[in-house]
Amino acid sequence: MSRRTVYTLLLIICIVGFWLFENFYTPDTYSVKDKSKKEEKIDNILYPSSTYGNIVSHEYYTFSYSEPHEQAEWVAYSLKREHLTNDDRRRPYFIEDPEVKSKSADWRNYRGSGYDRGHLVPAGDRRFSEQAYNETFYTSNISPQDRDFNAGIWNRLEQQVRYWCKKYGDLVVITGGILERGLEEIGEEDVDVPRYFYKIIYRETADGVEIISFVMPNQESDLPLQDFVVTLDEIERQTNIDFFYEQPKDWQNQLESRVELSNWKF
DNA sequence: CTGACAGAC
DNA sequence: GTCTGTCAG
Repeated sequence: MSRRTVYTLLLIICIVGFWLFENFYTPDTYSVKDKSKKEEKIDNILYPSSTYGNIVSHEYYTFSYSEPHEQAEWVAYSLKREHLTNDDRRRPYFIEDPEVKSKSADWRNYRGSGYDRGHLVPAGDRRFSEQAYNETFYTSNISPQDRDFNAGIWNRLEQQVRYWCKKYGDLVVITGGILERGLEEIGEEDVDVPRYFYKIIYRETADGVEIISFVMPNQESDLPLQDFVVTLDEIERQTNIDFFYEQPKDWQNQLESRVELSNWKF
């Protein structure tokens, strides 16, 4: 074999190798290494209190992990108009969250449990970039949900949120299961199955701030979404989480005790 | 959109 | 164990 042939073969091997690496290698993390690029971070003032002192930020969402329940007690993210894309993406696998020091639950806890691996930050809200999409597949972002609930009324609520974002503009969304004592548990790691899920949507208007919040049982329902609207005070009572706790007390008192349906078109 | 699952490797 | 194609609400 001539020298020239050998070099040509080596070059081809390198190109093919790189191509295989690019297309088939999946890392054990979906995060970027460069933490200085967290441009999507929400104003700290909007984060809820953390019951377990374990707050983690990814590039496109932040959450508080509850080790005893093996899931997040809340996740928070900002949803902007430019996020509302329908980019076609390949579903990755659920993996443990490397940022959760105590290790987030393995996805196998859910296998054969009868419950869905239900996203808290919806994958459908994060289609604008591959990393944003993949980040929602950490097991720190899922909770056991009834199949018909997840694909049904919970899915309809998530679509309603996207509609509001399109109509009103940027939103902040906070969501999670209501974590209590004595819940049903699944898998070897005893992942708790919430009986209720909540969702809080915040937006700024010319006059100030509007908030709408929901609590729904972990089961399918034919009722309209409006039937599940509650005050934020009610969610705080049920979760023992203080949402918007860094805001002034009179700000909280004014916004958290009322329901203003007229400002949210269904 | 929301997912599970069987079967191939 | 990991991945693809197929199927269902």
